[in-house]
Amino acid sequence: MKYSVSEENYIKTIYHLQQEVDRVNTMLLASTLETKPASITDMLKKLKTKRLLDYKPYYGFKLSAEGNRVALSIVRRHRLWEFFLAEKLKFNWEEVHEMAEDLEHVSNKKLIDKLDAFLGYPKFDPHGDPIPDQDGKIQKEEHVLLSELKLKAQGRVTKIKSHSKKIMDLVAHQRINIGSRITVKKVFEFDESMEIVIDGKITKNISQQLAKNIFIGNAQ
Amino acid sequence: MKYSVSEENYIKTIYHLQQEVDRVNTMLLASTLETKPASITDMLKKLKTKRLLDYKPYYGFKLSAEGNRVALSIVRRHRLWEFFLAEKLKFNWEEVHEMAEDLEHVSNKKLIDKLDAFLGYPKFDPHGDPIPDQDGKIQKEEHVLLSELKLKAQGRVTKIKSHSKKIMDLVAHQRINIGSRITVKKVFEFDESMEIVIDGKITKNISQQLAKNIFIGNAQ
DNA sequence: ATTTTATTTTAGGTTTGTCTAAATTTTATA
DNA sequence: TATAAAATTTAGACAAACCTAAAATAAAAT
Repeated sequence: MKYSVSEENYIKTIYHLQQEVDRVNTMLLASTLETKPASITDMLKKLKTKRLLDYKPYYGFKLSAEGNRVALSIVRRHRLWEFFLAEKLKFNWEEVHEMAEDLEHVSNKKLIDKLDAFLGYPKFDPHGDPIPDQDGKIQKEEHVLLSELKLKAQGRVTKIKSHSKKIMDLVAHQRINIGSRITVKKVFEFDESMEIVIDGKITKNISQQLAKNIFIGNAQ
Repeated sequence: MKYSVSEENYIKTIYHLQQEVDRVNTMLLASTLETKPASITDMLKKLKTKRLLDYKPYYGFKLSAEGNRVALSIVRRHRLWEFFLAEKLKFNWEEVHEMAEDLEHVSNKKLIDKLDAFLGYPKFDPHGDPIPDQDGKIQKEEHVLLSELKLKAQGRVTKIKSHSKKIMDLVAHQRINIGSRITVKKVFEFDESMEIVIDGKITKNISQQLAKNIFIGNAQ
C-alpha cells in the first residue's frame, strides 16, 4: 500500500510519541504536527478505515499492528537517508534530519533496500537512533541519560533525545558528537549542572536540562 | 521559490516537449501528462501568475526565462539522481528513470550540490542525457540518430530518445547500452530495418522505429 | 465565406487535507 | 454531584488539483 505524505507524517508522529508517552491524545498530536485538533480527528478517521489505527471516538487511539509496521518502514527510510547524508555527502549530523524529512517519503522498497546495502547495512543513524531492517526489526539500544551518570563515570554518546533545532544548536556548539567519549568530572548540587570532559580533551559545563537529552550507551 | 510536485511536473514536461516540437499546445500537454485539457488550462493560468509561463488564452504558451531556469533545475535533480541510482546503487539504467521521478522533487539546493560533488560532477546521466550544472549550463551533445548512420559507419550509443517502458524493454532485451559500440552492417530497403553489430560481438536486427530512438554521438 | 471540426476555455463539481466555530463528551473542581 | 473547564468531535468552508459537460474560439474543409 502507498500512503500520502500527510498520512505518513501522522503515522510516523504517532509512532514516535508512543515511544515517549503511554497515551497519545488529539491535543498532543495537534501540537506536535503544528495543526488543529479538528484536523487530527479527520485524519484519525481516515487512518482507522485504512486499519492503521485502533480508534474509538473520545476513547483515544493507538497504532494497529499494521500501523506499526508502516511506521517502522517510514522510520527505516528516514534513518537510512540520514546515514547517507552524513556518511556519503558529508553533511553535519545536526543538519541531516530536515532533509531526511523529505526523502523519507520516497517509498520504493527496492530503492531503499539497495540504499541499505550500499551503506553497508548500518544499525544506527548519525543521531544514534537504531535503523529498522527490512522486516522492521530494531537493534536494542542500551543507554542511560548523561544526567544519570555517576561521578567519574565514562561512556560514549549514542544519541540525542530530541532533534529540535534549539537542542542541536547547543549540542553542536558544545562540540558534543555521537561517539564522543564523555567523563563526568563534577556534579554541582545547586542546579545539578555538571562538568564533563569530551574525548579526554575539552572540559565543558552543561546544564541538567541538556544532560537529560544526551544518551550514553552501547551503540555503534 | 518552492513549487508543488504538480507544478514541477508541468514545468518539466513543457520543457521536454519544447525540445522536440516548436509549439507545445494544450492537447499535447494533456496527453503527455495523461490528464484532461481542462486541467491543463487551470495550471497554465497558475503558472502564468507565477511568471513561469508566457501564456495568452487561445494563443498558446511557452516557458518564460524564469520557467526555463526552474525546468533546468528539475532536470538537473532528476539526472543526478539517475546517475546515483545507476552508478552507486547498481540499478540497471533502464529502471532508474521511474525512481528519479520521485526523487527529483526533493529540491534542497545544498543537498543536490553535495550529491553532485559526491558523484564527481558527472556531465551525462545513464541515458546519455546531459546534466545541467548549478547555473543550468548544459554540455552540448553532438549526435545523430542510428537510423541516419551510413552503412559500415560506427559510433557509440550516447542516448535513448524516449524513456518509455516499452522502448526500454526492447532496448534492454537487445542488449543495447549507453556506451555500446555500434557498427551498421546492412540496411534493408524494404522496411529500413538494419543489421548491427554491438561491441564487435553480437549481431542484431533492429527495426527502423527503434533505430530512430537511438542516438550515436560524442558523449562520455 | 460559410460551415464543420478540432482545440481551448469556462462553469461547476469532487477529493484531500486543512481551517473556524459550534456542539458534544469527558475530566476536574467546588 | 452539579457545574465549570478542557478535550474532542461535528458541521460547514476553503485551496489545490483534478474531473465532466458545455460554451467559446480557432483552424480546416467545402
